[in-house]
Amino acid sequence: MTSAPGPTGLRARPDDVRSALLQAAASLIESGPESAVSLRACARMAGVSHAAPAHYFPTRADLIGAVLAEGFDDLAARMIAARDAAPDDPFARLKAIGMAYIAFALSRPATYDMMFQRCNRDGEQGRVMTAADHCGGVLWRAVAETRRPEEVDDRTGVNFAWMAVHGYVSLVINGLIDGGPGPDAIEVMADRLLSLQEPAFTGG
Amino acid sequence: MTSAPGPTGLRARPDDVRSALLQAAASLIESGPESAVSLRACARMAGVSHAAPAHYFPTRADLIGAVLAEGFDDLAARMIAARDAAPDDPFARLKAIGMAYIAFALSRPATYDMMFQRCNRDGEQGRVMTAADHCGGVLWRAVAETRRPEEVDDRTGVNFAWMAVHGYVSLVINGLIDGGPGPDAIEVMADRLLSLQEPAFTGG
DNA sequence: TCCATTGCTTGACAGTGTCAAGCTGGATAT
DNA sequence: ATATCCAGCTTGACACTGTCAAGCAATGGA
Repeated sequence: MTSAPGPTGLRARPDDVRSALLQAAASLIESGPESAVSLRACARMAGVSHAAPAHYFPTRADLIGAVLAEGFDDLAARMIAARDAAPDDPFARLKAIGMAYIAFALSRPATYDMMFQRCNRDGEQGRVMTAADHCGGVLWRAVAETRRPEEVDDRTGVNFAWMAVHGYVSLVINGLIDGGPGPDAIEVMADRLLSLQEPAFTGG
Repeated sequence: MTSAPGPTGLRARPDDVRSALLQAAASLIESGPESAVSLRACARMAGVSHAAPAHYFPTRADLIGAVLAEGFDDLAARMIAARDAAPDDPFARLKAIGMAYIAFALSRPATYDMMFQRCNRDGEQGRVMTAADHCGGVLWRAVAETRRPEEVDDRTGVNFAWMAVHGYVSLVINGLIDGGPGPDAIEVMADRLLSLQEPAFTGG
């Protein structure tokens, strides 16, 4: 009778259309103004009718939210990979996470910008925030393992570290600051800025 | 004959409509999703027809750009006032500027968010970037007056200071981090985070 | 074989930015 | 004083958007 189709529902079959829509949205986000990321443009790019997206994403915010949630998942994966590849030193691991964070943001600047805006986090019933919290958790654990001055508790440490990487890439992406002359200036500057934070994450 | 009306043009007379549109846009930005900030909604709020805004702002980006440019002007004014009211110590002045910066962002969070997005900086033929550069200049001068460790040149110092205040308020505004429990937690945390930067802006 | 459901289509609606006209009243020129 | 002009606003239209409603088509189970 009712024989509920199960909560897995939409993801039961290959769902080429769904991933095509996600890919189209991700591509449009990086290749033009945000206003160009329309459900209809994604549908055209995926080769389906203008109302097809509604079967996978009830609203525009849901489609964009799905892309941003994947972005957070990707970001968390990169942070974890960098942490595990770093030397076995608390601050070295924290810094590696920060550099991976910055590299991700520079590789997908428009996506990164949208990920960190509350207005883009309505859709997907909280999945975006869950993925974002996962990133925060990776950072939190890395900070917790550092030896810090007494006045720097866990929360302060996390805020200090996160505001640095986010503030830097955000300002760079949006053209407010730069790393100076030279091809690798942005990365070199990032390395220097994170090193300046070292006193807050070491015993002395 | 030709008797050009002069480049002052639009601002010659009181121009109630123009300022009404600006006020409507500023209000809509803070009171709802960005998509609700439409030229037609501003026109309705200002009591004019849907095409009236075009006489003052050729495109939607120009109207929003005008609001954001005013935001940068306001921000610069607050930074300067805080600097001049601070004790006569280089780092104390820099920190006062930072706290004023954070207070501005928290007072107009949605406007602040839009100010720092490249996509909102197309209109007003560069006036937004000019106003933003003015803010950067205030910060730059304050940083230049500090005595720093040798490896912290002016650019690095500006980036270090700006990424902190921008990163912190941006993450707070968008709900990624918080200051902990308590009513003034956000300000208290801000004070603590800026204090952690002190070693980079003092001789030792 | 029949039926139900899933996946998609077509069609419609209100809302949007922007362009093209037309109207209007106050200043200017003669 | 009268004619003219034009800035400032209006109405109207167009293509585009998100979203809803209805309908078709094929795949699965009974």
